[in-house]
Amino acid sequence: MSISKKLLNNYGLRNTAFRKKLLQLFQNSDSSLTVEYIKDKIGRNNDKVTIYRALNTFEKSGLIHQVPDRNNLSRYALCNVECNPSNHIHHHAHFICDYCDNTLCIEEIDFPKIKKIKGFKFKKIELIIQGSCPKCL
Amino acid sequence: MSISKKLLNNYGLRNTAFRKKLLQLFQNSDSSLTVEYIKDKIGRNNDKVTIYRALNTFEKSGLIHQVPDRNNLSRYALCNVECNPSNHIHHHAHFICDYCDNTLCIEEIDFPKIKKIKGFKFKKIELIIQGSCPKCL
DNA sequence: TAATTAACGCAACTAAGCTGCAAATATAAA
DNA sequence: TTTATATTTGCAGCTTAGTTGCGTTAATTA
Repeated sequence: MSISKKLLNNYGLRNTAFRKKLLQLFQNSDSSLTVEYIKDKIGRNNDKVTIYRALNTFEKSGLIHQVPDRNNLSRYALCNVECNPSNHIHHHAHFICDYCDNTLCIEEIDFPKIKKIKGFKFKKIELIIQGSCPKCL
Repeated sequence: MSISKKLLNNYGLRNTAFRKKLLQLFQNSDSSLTVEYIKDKIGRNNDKVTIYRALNTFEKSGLIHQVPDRNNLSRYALCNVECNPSNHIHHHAHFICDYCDNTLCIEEIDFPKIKKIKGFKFKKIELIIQGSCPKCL
């Protein structure tokens, strides 16, 4: 059984050809993916609706997470193994390159401890850093 | 001379009726504004293009800054007084309420000190917190 | 293998935000 | 104060990300 099939099974997702291809795209990449990139790689004969629906399903089940890019478009990246539908929390920073627009998860940064504020309840904390990446420096 | 006119002058912006109205909207609000809200308040007879252009101009000059909301739409909020076109940096967290979608700047949080990472250059750091606000708790 | 349930693919739609251009308005110069 | 210049505004129409509905196809369950 392939890794991607096992993963899909673990997350209670049906093992379709399309989803396997999509998941492998993520596994073969070290940065987050745009829908444009996915369209290109997966073949233009696949419908964009299918892509959007698969991404949403993956996200809900905790397989991937969404990252905003510089222009507020969506990018997606694989989650750490610990995520699932009810606990879908990322304590890493996201870095967006101003030049190549590449977006990646940075695990090296100590995620800040945020003190509580009276009257608020914090559920999700995102740290987004913009600048230039090693390739564009 | 009104405060808003003075502000526009300070930022080298022409003092039009529309911009004064828009700026006052920001000054009379303690949270960030959506384009929808602005459309409503400013009167439907004002064109959306004018709104978008004014917001972009304000942002470039350092009067306001853009905050992403939960659905990756744009919201805008007044900057601290220190911002200008060449130095447009916000070291405060943005809070987004999951229930009422309201988005506000939280100055109370100590902005995390991010250590440098070799090969990267950091220019802008955003801290976005989601959860529930005092009204919705 | 048949029945059930979920995913796919297509077409058409929605909504945010942008572009080009002509008319109106604000500022600078005379 | 009037005129000339530069900027903004408003309109129409466009682009593009993302969604909805629905009939068909494929994956799982019995």
